[in-house]
Amino acid sequence: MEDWSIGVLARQAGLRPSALRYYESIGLLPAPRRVNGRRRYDPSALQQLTVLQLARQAGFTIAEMQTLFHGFAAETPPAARWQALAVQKLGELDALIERAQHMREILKTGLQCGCVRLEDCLIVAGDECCRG
Amino acid sequence: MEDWSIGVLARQAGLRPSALRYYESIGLLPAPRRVNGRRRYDPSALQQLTVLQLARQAGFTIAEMQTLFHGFAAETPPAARWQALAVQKLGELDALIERAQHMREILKTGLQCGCVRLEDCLIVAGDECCRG
DNA sequence: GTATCATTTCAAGTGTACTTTAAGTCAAGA
DNA sequence: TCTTGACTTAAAGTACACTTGAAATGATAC
Repeated sequence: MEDWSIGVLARQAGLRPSALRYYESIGLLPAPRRVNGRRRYDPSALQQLTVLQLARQAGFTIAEMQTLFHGFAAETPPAARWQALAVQKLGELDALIERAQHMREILKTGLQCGCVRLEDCLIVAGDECCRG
Repeated sequence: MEDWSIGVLARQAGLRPSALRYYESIGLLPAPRRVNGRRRYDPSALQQLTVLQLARQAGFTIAEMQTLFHGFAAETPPAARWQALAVQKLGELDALIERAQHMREILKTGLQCGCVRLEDCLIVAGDECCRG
């Protein structure tokens, strides 16, 4: 037997077993085979979970992941539906990356400044730091 | 009078008035002056709100924004506390940007492939697309 | 003056994404 | 055999970040 229990798979993926059961209950993760009622996962399930994690951590909702990865949403739309969402999400990812980079600059500037409060740096609107 | 009502400021910031009241109630946004009981905001408040929005959309929690922008958390830590959090968040932002870029590549690849389901592209683990 | 709309407070409600609890089953080790 | 620990289901609970509702007040338009 080369397959994993829910506990082992969850640990590999950095999730709790309850999260896997939840994903399965909503159809985001396929139901694995059972042995004596217990779930037994093929190690390839880790792949799927990893992508789900990646999407989730990039701000995708579960509904979006359903559409993207399984090609259907609440109302079983056309097969090309996920592609429209993908295009939309590409734009959102670009915006997210830009905002994250902007925020990164703000934090870096604040750290270099050494303000008592980061707020003090922000008051001057980014032109110069609070210590000039 | 060059200042704004809560409705005007909220619209400028792309938020609902209720969000501004909520931020104020938890101390994330300073209480503005009142005229006949109504909040009157200095236009500079838009600056603060914009930064809050940026942080929020980059995945910061309200508690983190409290610490970063006002220099205190639940248990009034030392003044340098926000800097430790800033360093941590810099790392998280880098991770977020990487994940977002990775996810962007996955979506791009899937769109170029033209799979019926994005899942089909992912099954081959990224080496090549489902149409070879 | 009156109708309408924005605002006020406070409490309760909402949506997302899980986690926890309860009560029970199963397999392995001492 | 007994105990321990991981697993099962279903339902209820949780955390975050607001939103909504109710009842009242203020300001504006006609």
